[in-house]
Amino acid sequence: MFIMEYNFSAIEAKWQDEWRKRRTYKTEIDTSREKYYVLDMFPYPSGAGLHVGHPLGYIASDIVSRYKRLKGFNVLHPMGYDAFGLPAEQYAIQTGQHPKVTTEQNIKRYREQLDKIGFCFDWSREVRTCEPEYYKWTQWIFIQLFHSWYNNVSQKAEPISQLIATFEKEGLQCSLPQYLTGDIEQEVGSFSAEKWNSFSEKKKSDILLNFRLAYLSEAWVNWCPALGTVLANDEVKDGVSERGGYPVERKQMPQWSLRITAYADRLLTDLESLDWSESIKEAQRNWIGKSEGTSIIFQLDGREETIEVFTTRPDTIFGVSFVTLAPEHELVNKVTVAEYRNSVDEYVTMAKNRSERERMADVKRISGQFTGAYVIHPFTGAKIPVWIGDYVLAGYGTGAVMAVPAHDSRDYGFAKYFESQLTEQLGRSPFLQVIEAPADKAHEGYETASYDEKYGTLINSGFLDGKEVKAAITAAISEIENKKIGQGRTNYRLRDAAFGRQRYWGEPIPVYYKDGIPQTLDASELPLILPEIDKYQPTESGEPPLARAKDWKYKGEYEYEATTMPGWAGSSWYFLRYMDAKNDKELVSKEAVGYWKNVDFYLGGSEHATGHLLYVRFWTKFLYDLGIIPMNEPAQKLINQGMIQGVSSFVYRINGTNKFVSAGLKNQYQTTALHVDISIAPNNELNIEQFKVWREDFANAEFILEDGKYKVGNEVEKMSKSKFNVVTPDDIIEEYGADTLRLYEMFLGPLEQSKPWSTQGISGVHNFLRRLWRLFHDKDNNFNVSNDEPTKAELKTLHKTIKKVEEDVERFSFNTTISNFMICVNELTDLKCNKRAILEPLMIILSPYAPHFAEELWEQLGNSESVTGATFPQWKEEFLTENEFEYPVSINGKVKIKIKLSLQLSKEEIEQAVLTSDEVKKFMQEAPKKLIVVPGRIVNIVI
RNA sequence: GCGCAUGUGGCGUAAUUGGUAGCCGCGCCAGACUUAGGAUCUGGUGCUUCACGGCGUGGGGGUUCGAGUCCCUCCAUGCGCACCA
Repeated sequence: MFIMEYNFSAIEAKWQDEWRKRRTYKTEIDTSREKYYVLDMFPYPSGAGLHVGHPLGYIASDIVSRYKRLKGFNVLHPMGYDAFGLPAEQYAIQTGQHPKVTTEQNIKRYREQLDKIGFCFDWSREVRTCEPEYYKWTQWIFIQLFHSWYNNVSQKAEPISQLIATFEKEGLQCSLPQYLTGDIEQEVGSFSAEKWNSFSEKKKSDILLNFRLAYLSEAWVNWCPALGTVLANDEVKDGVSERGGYPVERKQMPQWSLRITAYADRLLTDLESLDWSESIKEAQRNWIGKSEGTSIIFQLDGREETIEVFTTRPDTIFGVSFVTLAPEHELVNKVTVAEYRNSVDEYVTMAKNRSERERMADVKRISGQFTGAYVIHPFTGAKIPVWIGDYVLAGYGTGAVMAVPAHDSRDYGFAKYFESQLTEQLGRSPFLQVIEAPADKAHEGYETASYDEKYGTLINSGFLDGKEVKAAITAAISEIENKKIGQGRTNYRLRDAAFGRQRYWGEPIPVYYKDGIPQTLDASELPLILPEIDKYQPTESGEPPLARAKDWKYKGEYEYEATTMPGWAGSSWYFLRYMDAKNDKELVSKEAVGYWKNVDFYLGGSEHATGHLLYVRFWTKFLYDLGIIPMNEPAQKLINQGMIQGVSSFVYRINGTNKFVSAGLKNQYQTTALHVDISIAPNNELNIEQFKVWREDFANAEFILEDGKYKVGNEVEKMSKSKFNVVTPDDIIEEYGADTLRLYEMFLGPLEQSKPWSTQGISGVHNFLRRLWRLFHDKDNNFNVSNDEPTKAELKTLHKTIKKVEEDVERFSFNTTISNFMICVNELTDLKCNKRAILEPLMIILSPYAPHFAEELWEQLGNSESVTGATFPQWKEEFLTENEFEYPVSINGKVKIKIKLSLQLSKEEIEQAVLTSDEVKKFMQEAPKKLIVVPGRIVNIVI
């Protein structure tokens, strides 16, 4: 009769229940122990639930948490939900169901799935961003941002009241560096203290918005009149809305933003100290995009106005052949001469209506328009034409460039396209060479390409002639500064983050308007509750959904801000809230944050490299500046787990028919590949009966088979419902149990590597647990563990395993840990070991990986307290030391012979023993040229 | 185009500091027990050769007594960014 030896479903249900009852994973501050904070990236509870890819990271972090606990650390390992967001709202628009309801359902499903895997989360600290108790503090942070500005001298955020006090006493002098916050002061302009004091409240507010870290300004957006809403760049395709195909135009409208650019330099330099993967750091560096250069002012010929450009190559100033303005540049209108007015207007309209995305997708198409205006070259006095081109970005630098076609490939392309016009305007070729390339960097010539490299000697360049590029850059900047026609400066690619969304399902921005001036709520008035509305869509007049809220006014009088915060608001500080999740006085108490500090081990997907991970660093630094928290980075150690992809199955329909051809024969027909649910194609063989009932239109399908079977095709893709390739953890747990799932996901390979899901091999892992179970039990599954003294061999196996497992988990190499456990069990099985002295410590070190399994056997061993409270055993050198070693002896690097020798022998003794060995003598006619001996490793004879 | 990462058996992978390439698992082959089972156990399994041997870590080159590991170069795949002046 079949005996259920290892009954995983009973064991797992039992222990999940026990852990809940005993509150095994509840965590409190304990200053007598060192803390360790393990955090998973905030999950968004989607309607699709968890698939096998999601738990990969959670399992790894759970192992680390449990391991650190056994090592005596006080471990914080919380979980919660990033619960505001678009999918729930889209669903609400379609069904009219409140997003809160669907969100709650999704969370419930997530929680059930998570619980089944046996994680050690402290659920008493759960947070949900959509709950007022949580978003109260998100709003509170926004208010702090609003009332702060970034002081570039102290390099930190400071209360705006200090800036106001300074304005009242001294006004604003643009040249004074203490007011420099990016380029803000340039736009604001200088004013005296008297002037400031005479300004209207509105004017003062407008000026201060230029300094606040949360501010309202006019920003360029994709506006879709037909849908009455702003669209994100990824919602626009080919200049029309993705949904509905309505035209989209670029429009300037008021928009809340966060001044993350103020922190650009700190976000960049502080990356150095973080233990994050190089690729994530590099992605952040690129995203921040620091570039050092200089501004140069060009005087318009015969006009008052000047054009300021930004360049990183002031050394090429003598090669300037034209100046290009972005179509949105504010000077376009002013500089255009009457003759060109129509063409310029036409061009600007065309360029503005192209979305950013369209522009990016279409970089090869060159377009531009001459304005009719000229500027004077600051050094040669030559007349240089002014053009408009959409290859120049309005939002970067000054929105204007000095074009050097010979040494910049973008300018080159533009000049090549407009070569004849430019030649006429300049009275010379636009490709004026000013750098001579060194011999090893030789350049094919200006017929085909520009020479962009920063190496070579300056020519045709007046005072720069003969200088090397690097020296020329320095010399050019100082001369430009001398002549007061520009200034060295640093630019960042990073833009301020748009913070307002024309959406319902997000945190209300705690702002109301009084006489057109934005005011924040008082902290005591928080939270500003998200009001109920009748429809989750914009109003007829195009206002955001919140404008539908009835009687929703501050003090019944003033309009609230109608946009809500973006998805990333709540996730930018959640790691702090877990430390003190129920605190209704502060976002986190000083005591809690002082103890838990920042995350020691942060795990999540690399898709958050430049979004979440930049914002959470930004908010952390801001809260640090305010003295609210004692650390200025959120997470010291970050690991990005790889993605688990799905393996999709395809059937091939012959075009124009309802006939399907097996994968091996599909090339003989014109076919269309269709996804088919992987559950009805086990082992790549289609179950035709199930297929016919799967979808109505397949009911009468016909099939062309190969070898009597219908074979489906495969492709590795993202795991997703729409691709019918989803495998859920529930399926695996049902068949093998959670402990097998945990071990298997870790066994698949290095955590950081992406891999397609395959259950090939899961039986090996499951079998390992069963073999281990059998060490504890006799043939009839009766518990049978002896108290005999362990042998040397048994102790060696145990201690070797403890050592390896500890080393591997410390470097987050979980796959090798599992194979070490397997080796251990193989050896103990060979030794027929059923001794407590071996098996008991083994359960402790296994418990992070297979917690239910270890807990059950731990109990059977007679322990009444949970294994989670045990102490990780210390391996002892004495059990590991070997007396002998079988030396591989190589002749000229190839291993030929093996000689067993004592490890006590000295180098000379080994040498002697090898040379006198008969086996070695067989290979040698004469004395060796050289003999290399590495004690305990290898012997190499060179003949 | 730029940046980052990765290339090892039929497959997933392993190899602290340069020191026996292929641990562990899957799959496959053979056998045992049994009497149909997708169970368990034992042995084998990089390629090639009857064998001795030879060849093998994406390709080519180099450093070294010795290279999967270090250096140069090329190729492939994946991811990210992309007119950022």
